[in-house]
Amino acid sequence: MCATKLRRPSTGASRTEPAPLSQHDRIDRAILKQLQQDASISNVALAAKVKLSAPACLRRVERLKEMGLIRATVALLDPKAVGAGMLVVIGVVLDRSTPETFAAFEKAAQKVSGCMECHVVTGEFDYFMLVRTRDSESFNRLHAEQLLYLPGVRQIRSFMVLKEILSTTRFPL
Amino acid sequence: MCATKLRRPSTGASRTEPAPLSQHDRIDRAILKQLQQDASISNVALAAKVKLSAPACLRRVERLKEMGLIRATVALLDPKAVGAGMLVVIGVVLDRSTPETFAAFEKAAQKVSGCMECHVVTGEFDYFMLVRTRDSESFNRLHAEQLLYLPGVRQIRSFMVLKEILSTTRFPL
DNA sequence: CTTGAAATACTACTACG
DNA sequence: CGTAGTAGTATTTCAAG
Repeated sequence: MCATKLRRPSTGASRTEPAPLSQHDRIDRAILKQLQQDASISNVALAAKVKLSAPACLRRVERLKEMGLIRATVALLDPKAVGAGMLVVIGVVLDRSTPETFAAFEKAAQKVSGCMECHVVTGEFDYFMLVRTRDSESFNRLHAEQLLYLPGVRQIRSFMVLKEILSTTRFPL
Repeated sequence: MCATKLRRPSTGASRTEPAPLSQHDRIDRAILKQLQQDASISNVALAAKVKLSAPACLRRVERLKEMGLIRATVALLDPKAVGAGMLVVIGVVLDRSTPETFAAFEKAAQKVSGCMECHVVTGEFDYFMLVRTRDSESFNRLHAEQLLYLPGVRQIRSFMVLKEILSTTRFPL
């Protein structure tokens, strides 16, 4: 249960960073590729896919977790089914660009219900947020009750998503 | 292995849609909440958490999958560790607003390497894309080699993400 | 340092009450 | 929905490359 083994990287690894990436074998990449697509697969089936024995495969998966390469394995739900069928992209401009202003906004933004993403960006906006709500009515409520009360906001522009063309959690490997 | 049971909804369900949502019990919500956070939990542990016997819990989970409420369970990887540490929000304006123009763009956009999200939006942009790359250099390459060749594009504005404040796959339940 | 084979412990899954 | 039983899996131990 302890994490006292971390020999693998072979290339010297930084301390706090998850992993320098470097050259993961073809097998590790195959494992990640599979788990990114479907992590409900049993270990024996995964082992067969990557042509490895079950214990060896399990060890690699656990090492990938310890190394922080696999952050979590989660269930992805259907947005409509859980009352979050509407997606809105929100561009935010702050009043002033001081550390306090940014900190206050970020703290508050994380509490906005349905906020999936929030990022500091370059360009004409200070932040982009992605927020999920049930429908336009509930977004209006969110807009009036929460977004307009975010601290230090000069302008907030909402881009309602009409159609989701692509939405994935899989990185190219 | 067959999906011939779907009595639960009690409210008449539509055919093609995943689920009308309706009133899922406190237990189903607890299950979803947990699996959204960590789906690597064993069924017995999950059953204990929601105060149910293991078989009953498993039946619920499988029903939630059959109903399409749980779309998939996947591993979330560390972006930096897999060479996708940079995130860029991209606003796209098309030349003309014809069905063919939109279709061509959408088809091409899905093939952009590292494209995580692509959505049709209202407002001054036609699309918002979220693209992941290794660093600013590789983004420049992507920009020159792929983005500028997307069909029917009048303007494309890139907002580089300086800091990711929040990024989650969990919907509020 | 990693792998594979065998043994154990635990879990998923089925049938039934 | 719960209990009990079976089948299969995860996980450890250990020997070998």
